[in-house]
Amino acid sequence: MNPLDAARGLARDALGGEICGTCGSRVTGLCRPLDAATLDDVLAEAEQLDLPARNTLFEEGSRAGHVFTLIQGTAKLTRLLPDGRQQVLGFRFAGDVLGYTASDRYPFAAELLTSARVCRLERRRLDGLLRRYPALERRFLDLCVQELAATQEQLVNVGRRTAEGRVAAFLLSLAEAGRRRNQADPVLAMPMTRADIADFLGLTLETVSRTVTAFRRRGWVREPAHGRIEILRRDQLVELTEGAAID
Amino acid sequence: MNPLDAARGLARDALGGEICGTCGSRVTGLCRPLDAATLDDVLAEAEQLDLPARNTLFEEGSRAGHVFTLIQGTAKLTRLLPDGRQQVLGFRFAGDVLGYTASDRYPFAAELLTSARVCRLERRRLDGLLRRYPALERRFLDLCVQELAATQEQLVNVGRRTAEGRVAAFLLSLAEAGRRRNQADPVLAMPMTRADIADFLGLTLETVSRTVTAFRRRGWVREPAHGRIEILRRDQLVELTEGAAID
DNA sequence: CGTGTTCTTGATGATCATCAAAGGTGGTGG
DNA sequence: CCACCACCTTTGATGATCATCAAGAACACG
Repeated sequence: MNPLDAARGLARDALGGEICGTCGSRVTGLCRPLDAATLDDVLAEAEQLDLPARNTLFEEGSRAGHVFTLIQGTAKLTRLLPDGRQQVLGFRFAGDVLGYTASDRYPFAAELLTSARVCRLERRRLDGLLRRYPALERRFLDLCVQELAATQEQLVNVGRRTAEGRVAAFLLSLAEAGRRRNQADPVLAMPMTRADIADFLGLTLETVSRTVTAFRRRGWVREPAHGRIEILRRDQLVELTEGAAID
Repeated sequence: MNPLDAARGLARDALGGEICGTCGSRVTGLCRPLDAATLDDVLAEAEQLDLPARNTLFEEGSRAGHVFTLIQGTAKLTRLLPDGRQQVLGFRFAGDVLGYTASDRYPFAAELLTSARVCRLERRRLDGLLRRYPALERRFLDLCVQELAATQEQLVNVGRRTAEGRVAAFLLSLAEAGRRRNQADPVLAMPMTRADIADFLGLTLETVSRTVTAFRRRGWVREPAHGRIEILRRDQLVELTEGAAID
């Protein structure tokens, strides 16, 4: 393999997430449906960064100068409330795209929960690429529609379920996110704190703590280490999300 | 004015919402940023319908065959829950676009709350238009980003606010929606039932009823007729949305 | 005018927030 | 290597908020 191809391969991984080992197709990220020529063009404009945990990719309300793709690590998206607390809008994992906005300001902040590797693309350059490659715009539209669906799902979760139902749904979505990343390991990474989860689910951190403790006592989950959890009784969690509801 | 121009004018209103009387620019709808030639091409593909209240524009999970623009009237977007109840994802008003999806199925249902006039465009034809006019795709992306922001706002509302805060935020958003449609009238149309509002806010209809009654008793709102409401003390409602929070 | 739907109001209780304090964990620096 | 510190987590006690159950009132419609 010549050096240029090697560099391209690396850069492709950077922007587009990992390549599926068996099928060779891109499974996540920004450029999944692009052909190779377009891809190289896009990648030439991007840069790669390694960042420590708690670093913030962008602040709410700051100028939207970059679009990011998470290559490794986990991030949370948050909005500040007038009283200083925060609402967590969602969590993002390897392969997810962050920070694309129609407006020129980020409507929420993105903070890393773990150390991470990200691919960063200047918004100005992206706009040029969008003009040249309409398929890329279609890709953003798809991503946006997907995010919209996820947010609506979360609205149902927060609006209509009990505390146990919400936590159950959250754990199941963690597992689902792992599956999309081809994680075979049944024990999931859960780098977010109880407070993060609480701010995501519209609960207090005490209620979250009590709830996962209850799940553990019932033998539904297991926590082999800090920041790691394994679902043992998926059926029971699913039942909670289907049955237990407010009204 | 020749008949063709008259028809075009009507059709433009149909798909694009009303033209702003003073500035002449399109203020809502699908085609706001399109030039006239593109617009005529799009409109040639669309048709217009008058529908009674309680009619459903599309069902959750059915084939996504059409995209709609509301010309007159109000609709609610809903998702069914496993136990038969519903979550209202949002309300839509004149000028709003409904039913655009990346997938081939509608992820939620749209039901009219009032009799309405809608403009309907076949999805198949839309895809052709999208290929011919990339600007149109950009327009959908903007719409999607806007919807995403609104849904996130609602997530904050449902996740972090008390019952009074949620109802206050809802009333303020109603007023805001009216303002965007250039409604000068201070008394707002509120065609949704208490149950609809409750399903939107993650409350019960009794709590909604008690809350707006409380607002009325305090002189913060007025209900001159069924389905009509006027905000008298905007400041008080704003205060509720800023202050009163769970945690 | 009668009937079904929507709205209001009351009484009661469950869920979950709040306040409080103690036990863990990881990281840092002496 | 250990001690200390900051932060996270757990657990308990108490009470406020809001769901639930119930019944009557107002309204819309045919």
